[in-house]
Amino acid sequence: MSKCNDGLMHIGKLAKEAGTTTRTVRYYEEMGLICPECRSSGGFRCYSHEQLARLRMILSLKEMEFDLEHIKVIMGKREQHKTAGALAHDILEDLNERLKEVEEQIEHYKHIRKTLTQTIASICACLPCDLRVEERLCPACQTLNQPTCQSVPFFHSSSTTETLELKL
Amino acid sequence: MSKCNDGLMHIGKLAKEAGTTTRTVRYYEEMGLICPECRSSGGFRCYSHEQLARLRMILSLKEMEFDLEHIKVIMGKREQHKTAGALAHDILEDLNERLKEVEEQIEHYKHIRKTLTQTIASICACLPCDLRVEERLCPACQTLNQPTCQSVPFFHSSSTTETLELKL
DNA sequence: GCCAAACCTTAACGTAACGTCAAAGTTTTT
DNA sequence: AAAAACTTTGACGTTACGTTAAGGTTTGGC
Repeated sequence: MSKCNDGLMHIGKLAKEAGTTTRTVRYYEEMGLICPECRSSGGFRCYSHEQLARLRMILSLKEMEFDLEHIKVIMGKREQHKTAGALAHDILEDLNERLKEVEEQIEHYKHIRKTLTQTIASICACLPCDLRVEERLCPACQTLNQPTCQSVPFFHSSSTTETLELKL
Repeated sequence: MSKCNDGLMHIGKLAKEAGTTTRTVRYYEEMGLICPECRSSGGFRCYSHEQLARLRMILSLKEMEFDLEHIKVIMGKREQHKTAGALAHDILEDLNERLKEVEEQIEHYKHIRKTLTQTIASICACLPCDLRVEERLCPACQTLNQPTCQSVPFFHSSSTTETLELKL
């Protein structure tokens, strides 16, 4: 009865099973990452369970934030090696490279966290300031041995090279 | 002699002083973040040192990865408060909110680092495998009590909900 | 077998923050 | 004055889809 038997499924089922959207699946097809086993007589895409597994692998790689071009390359590697060991070796390069990048991201965000924290601490000192925003000299800042709020960058870390040019 | 005296500068100088590009400055102008003091007779944008300070502040906020719409809002806050203290209070909200997001980013990348590391360890076990990539059963994997390389997801962390669907 | 609901198709515009030409006008230097 | 360096506006390209739009296809119920 059903036009989609044999364990084949249409794009909606495939997407739901993989935890993504139909738009994503179609986009991946456009990018050459995945393609349906066949089409129904009416033109619907039909996918097998193997396609589902492939889609899941693609999504796993995307969770690790590989870009689609890179994922395409990685997915192509299965056909380029004779043994599983050789394939593993090849893919490990990609994963290790990605690991490095992720660690750089962690350091990057730790760096901006530090800058943010310092800036917040610095600006907290201005909370009790009653001076008009337009005024040019802030005695409180001078007392605190900080740059004056109005005329120079609000926050200027002296210990490092970090500089946040916030003018209140 | 020069058409750009009075300490005014053209867009190239401004951009270089602020450590960015002319394209960026023009884009920020389009977005309503900054605008030149005046134009030369020939139509060149001319900027003052105050504009430079403003651009630097914008770029500082961008380093903290605020999006431009948010930066626009923040830059507009200077005119909305009477005292420096009130302004500081307002801006601190943005900074604290951003700090939270940054900390979430750090956690996010730590999470994918963990997943990546586990995946790498798992795949390393396949390095000595001489089976053809097309084969379906891998005795080595079974010995190691891991899912077989070919027929099921390569890596499947049992201790957490993390699952990487990598099929070699 | 028919109808409605649910699903699918392709096409195309929108997103964020610029990079990168292109073709032509302006300023500065020689 | 000519050449070098700079600037102008305009417009397309980027990434990974989300979101309509207008119209076919399947499916389930009766």
